[in-house]
Amino acid sequence: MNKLPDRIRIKDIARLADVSVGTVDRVIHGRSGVSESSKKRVEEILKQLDYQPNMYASALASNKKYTFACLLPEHQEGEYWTAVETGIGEALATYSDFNTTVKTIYYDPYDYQSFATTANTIIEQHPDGVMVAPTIPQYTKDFTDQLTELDIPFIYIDSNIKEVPPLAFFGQNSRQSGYFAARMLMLLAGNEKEIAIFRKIHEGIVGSNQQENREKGFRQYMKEHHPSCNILELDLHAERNDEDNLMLDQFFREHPAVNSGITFNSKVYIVGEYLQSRNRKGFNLIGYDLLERNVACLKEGNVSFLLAQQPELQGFNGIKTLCDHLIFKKEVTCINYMPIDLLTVETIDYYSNK
Amino acid sequence: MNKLPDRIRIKDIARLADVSVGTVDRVIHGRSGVSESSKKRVEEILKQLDYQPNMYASALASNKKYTFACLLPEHQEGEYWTAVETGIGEALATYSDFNTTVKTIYYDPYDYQSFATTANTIIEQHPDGVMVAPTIPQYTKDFTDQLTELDIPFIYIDSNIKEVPPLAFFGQNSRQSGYFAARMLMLLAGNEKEIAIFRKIHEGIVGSNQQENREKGFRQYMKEHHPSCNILELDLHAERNDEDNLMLDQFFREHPAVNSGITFNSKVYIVGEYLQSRNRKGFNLIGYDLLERNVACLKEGNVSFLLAQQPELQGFNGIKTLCDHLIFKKEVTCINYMPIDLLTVETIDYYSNK
DNA sequence: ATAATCTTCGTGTGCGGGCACAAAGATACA
DNA sequence: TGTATCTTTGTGCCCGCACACGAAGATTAT
Repeated sequence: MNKLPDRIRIKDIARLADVSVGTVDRVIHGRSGVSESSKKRVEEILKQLDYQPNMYASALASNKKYTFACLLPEHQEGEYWTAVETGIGEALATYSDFNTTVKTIYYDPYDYQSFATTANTIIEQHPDGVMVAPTIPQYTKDFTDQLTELDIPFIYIDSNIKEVPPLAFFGQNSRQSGYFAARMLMLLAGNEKEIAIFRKIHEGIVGSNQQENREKGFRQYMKEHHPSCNILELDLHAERNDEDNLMLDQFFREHPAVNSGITFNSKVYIVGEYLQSRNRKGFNLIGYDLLERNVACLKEGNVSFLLAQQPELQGFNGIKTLCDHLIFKKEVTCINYMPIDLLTVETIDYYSNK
Repeated sequence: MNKLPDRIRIKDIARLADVSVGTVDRVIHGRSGVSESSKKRVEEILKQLDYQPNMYASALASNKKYTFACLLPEHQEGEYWTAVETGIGEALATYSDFNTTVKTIYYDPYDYQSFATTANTIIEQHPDGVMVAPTIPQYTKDFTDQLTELDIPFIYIDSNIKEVPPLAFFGQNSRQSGYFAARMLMLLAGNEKEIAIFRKIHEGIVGSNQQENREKGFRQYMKEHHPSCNILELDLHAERNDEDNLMLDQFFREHPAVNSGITFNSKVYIVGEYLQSRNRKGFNLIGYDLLERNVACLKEGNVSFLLAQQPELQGFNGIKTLCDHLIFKKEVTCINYMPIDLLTVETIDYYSNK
């Protein structure tokens, strides 16, 4: 009796089924040209021994190339999307031995034409998989319909879209995250009767349904738990610093009692740096995402909490999921909510995580 | 002119350096038998093209086997360490194509002899790498000294030990996590003048320096920010339910004003379930780790916050680091603090993360 | 000059699996 | 009965790399 090795190989299956490795290979890949009897015998042994192919050997032998396309909003260095790109880069490094390449293209999040044009560029390239950040849901359907037509799997990150189901989605439950943000803000605010919402507006467009959903969740919590609390609003531009600061000056002049506020985007540093510049201490401020400037505000004490959503992991997992699906033929889960992480000055230094 | 492929192979290097693949191989692995001139030429091209070997092909060809040993405290199903084991299992699945196997052995965390005996078993097996949870630092030095002697790399998870530096450490900064816990508890407690610490004691031994360090950090925060707040203590047994409940009854009879409390271990469900059974609402309770019973308490509202430390990731990364070091010859970072995660009833459902 | 030894280098084989091709057996048709 | 066609199966090469073996050249000893 000769024992089986730790790891079952095709060769072992072949020997046990009394066929050649070629036949086992055909059964595994569901190719034709195998008699019913052989097929049955091989399948039985495969199942019985729970054969798991060596993915690395498999990728090596097949020698296929995979190209993925990413469609992200244009952005400056250091903004939120940079973190997503970091994750994409890590995935690229992790999976480059499998002959994968990633091309990232950018669209103007405030311009429909731009989205359509870049989406078309991707379609023309016929990638094997696509990852897209559909910040404006209405824009996306045309694109994903075409991808479905062409049988190209696609991933959503950041925002999910109900109509066209993707291979997978990675992002936060924005509504719930806003709901949670409200609880945490009110924990700081106690029984203050006025709080502020700072928005970011670009040419009259909000530019992201994330923001809108977070605000919805926030307002729901307030309605349920603090119905008498007055919610003030201020729309900032996030472009010229001095302009925003003047608006903030005016806002605080008009509302001297307000002592707590929140932004539903990653621009909380605008308010945080304003507070710093006006030397106003003790304001309870919450915002999203770990931009360097936000983190600086957190450490200076001008921001109380930052909510994070692991953008690096979103980017990484998006590419990973395409690999799992296309290369490793694994089952993938469709809806993947990212954790809603709360960071404070006490915990921020330990959150270089991955 | 023939172009280079996307991914540089040994063959490409050989062609450019006008030598055979054997020579390139010798240079890469630092083996002898290469003339100075050839070596120099090859090294130059390697550096210039930033050659990265295909790790999968490499592992496939070398055909080495690796065995890792894990030393964990004995525990019941569903306790904290089960999550670490889950992570180890995931790592095992991820790296099994590299001919890796993991053996886990358990010691009694309250018995020195048990630790020494199981540690010896591991030494005798001569594993290629070791991962150990040194819950009682004093016990560990002998073991790690031997490992160092035998040139076997080892990982600490959960607790770090200063004296014998490991290949890597994965765990939380316990002190800081206690410090943070104090801030969050006092955010809930407002200006209450009494709070409670619930400890777990087994035969007079605390059994984990994690707990002690968390308490130190907690007390530091209290000293700095709430010096007048009275900190009460109660030692529970975590063995017979009724006994603990009676002690809690007595405690709350003696201290009717106390309305906030914390445990520095994963047994917060003892207090949470007690509160539930006595139908006492509104008590501010904080604890550690996402045991099922703890999560149930969080959802019922008997626990306000749970602090988490991603035990699955600790287990996973421990094994991953051994692979990175031994198989992939990558540089690894020694100190890896896990994030200090705060979970509430609003966020717990989105924290099935990884 | 020839043999012995050492240095330096190229080639071949195998790791596990994918895939092309050819061989062998089975069936149909002339 | 021989030949063409189809079905079923086995073999061999390749992927990128590690490593053993042996060949060729250089050096030393006799």
